[in-house]
Amino acid sequence: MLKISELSARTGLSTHTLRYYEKHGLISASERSEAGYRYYSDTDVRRVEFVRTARHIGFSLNDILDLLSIRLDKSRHSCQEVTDITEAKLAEVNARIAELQSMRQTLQILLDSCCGGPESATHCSIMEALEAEQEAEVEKDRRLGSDAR
Amino acid sequence: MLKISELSARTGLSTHTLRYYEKHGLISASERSEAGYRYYSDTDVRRVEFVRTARHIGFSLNDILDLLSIRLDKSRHSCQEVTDITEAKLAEVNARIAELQSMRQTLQILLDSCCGGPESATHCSIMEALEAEQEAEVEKDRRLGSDAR
DNA sequence: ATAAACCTTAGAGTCAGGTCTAAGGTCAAC
DNA sequence: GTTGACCTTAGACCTGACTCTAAGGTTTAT
Ligand SMILES: [Zn+2]
Ligand SMILES: [Zn+2]
Ligand SMILES: [Zn+2]
Ligand SMILES: [Zn+2]
Repeated sequence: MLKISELSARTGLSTHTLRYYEKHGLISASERSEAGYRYYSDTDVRRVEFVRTARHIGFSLNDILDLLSIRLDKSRHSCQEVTDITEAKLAEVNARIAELQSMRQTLQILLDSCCGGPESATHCSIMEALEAEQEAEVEKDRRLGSDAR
Repeated sequence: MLKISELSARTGLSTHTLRYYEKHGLISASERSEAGYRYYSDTDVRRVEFVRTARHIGFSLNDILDLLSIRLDKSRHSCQEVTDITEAKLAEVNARIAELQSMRQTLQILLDSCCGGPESATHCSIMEALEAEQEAEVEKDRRLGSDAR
C-alpha cells in the first residue's frame, strides 16, 4: 500500500493531480486510514498508470473515463468500442493538424513576402497583407493553385 | 460612424467580443455619444479588420497587440520586428504540429493492432498497450526504427 | 407616450486540466 | 513530547478567448 506522495513519486503525477483525478472519478484509493489517509493497492496503481499512459498519448479525461469503464469489465465490451474511441480521437487530431497546417502555410507565405530587414516597416508586405481584406488567404490560394483542388 | 451592432454585422465579431477587445486594448471607438454609445470611424473599422484578419490567421491577442503597436507608427519599426513575431508564431505552430503528429502515429499504431470487431475486449491489444508501461511508445519506436533517427 | 430595439457597465461563467492555498489533523523519529 | 514531514478538505486561482447576465439607460418609430 502506497501513500499518495509515494504514488506521486512513482507515477510522476503530483498529489494535487491525483486528488483531482479522484474527484473526477478516474481513480481511487481502495483503502483509507482512520484519519482519512489514502492508501493505494497494486490494483489502484495499475489503474493510475493506465490513466497516465492514456493521458500521455493524448486522450482527454472524458475519453479516459470511457476507456476505464471498458477496462472494468472487458468481457462486456467489444474491440469495436475501443476502436471507436480511438478513431474519434484520431479524427480530432487530424482535424487540428489540418488547421495548423493551414496556419503554417499562411505564415510561410507571409514570411516569404517580407524582406525581414532592418529598414522601416512602412513598406512591409506582411503588414499590408494584414490590412487587406482576406488578402493573405487569396494569395495563399493563388500559390497553391486553388482551381487544382 | 458605425454603432457597435453595425460594426458587429460588418466584421462578424460579436458586440461582446468587440467590447472585450476594447477592454484589452486592441481596439477603440474614436467617439462616444453623450450617453456613452460607441461610434466607430473608418479608421477604427480598419483597425478592427486588421485584428480580425490577424486573429483568423492564428495570431494570439498578445501577438496582435505587438503588431498593432508597429502598425501605429510603421516608420519607427522594421520589417525584422514583423518577421520576428511571424517566425515565433510559425515555430509555435510547427511545435504543436509535431506533437499532434506524434499522437497521430501512436493512435494509428494502436488502431492497426486492434481487430475492431464485435467480440469481447478481453483480448484487445489497445487495452493491453494502455496497461503496459510505455509499451505503445516502445512499439512505435520499433516500427519507425528508432536507431535510424 | 410607449414599445421595440438598441446601448451601457461590472462582473460572473465557460472550457480543460490542472495548480495552489488555508487551516488544520497525523505520524515517525529523536 | 516535540519537531518536521506528511496528510486532509473545500475552494480559489490560472490560461485564453470569449460569452453571457443583470440592471439599467437611450433612441426611434408609431
Ligand atoms: Zn521590408
Ligand atoms: Zn516586411
Ligand atoms: Zn479484437
Ligand atoms: Zn481490440
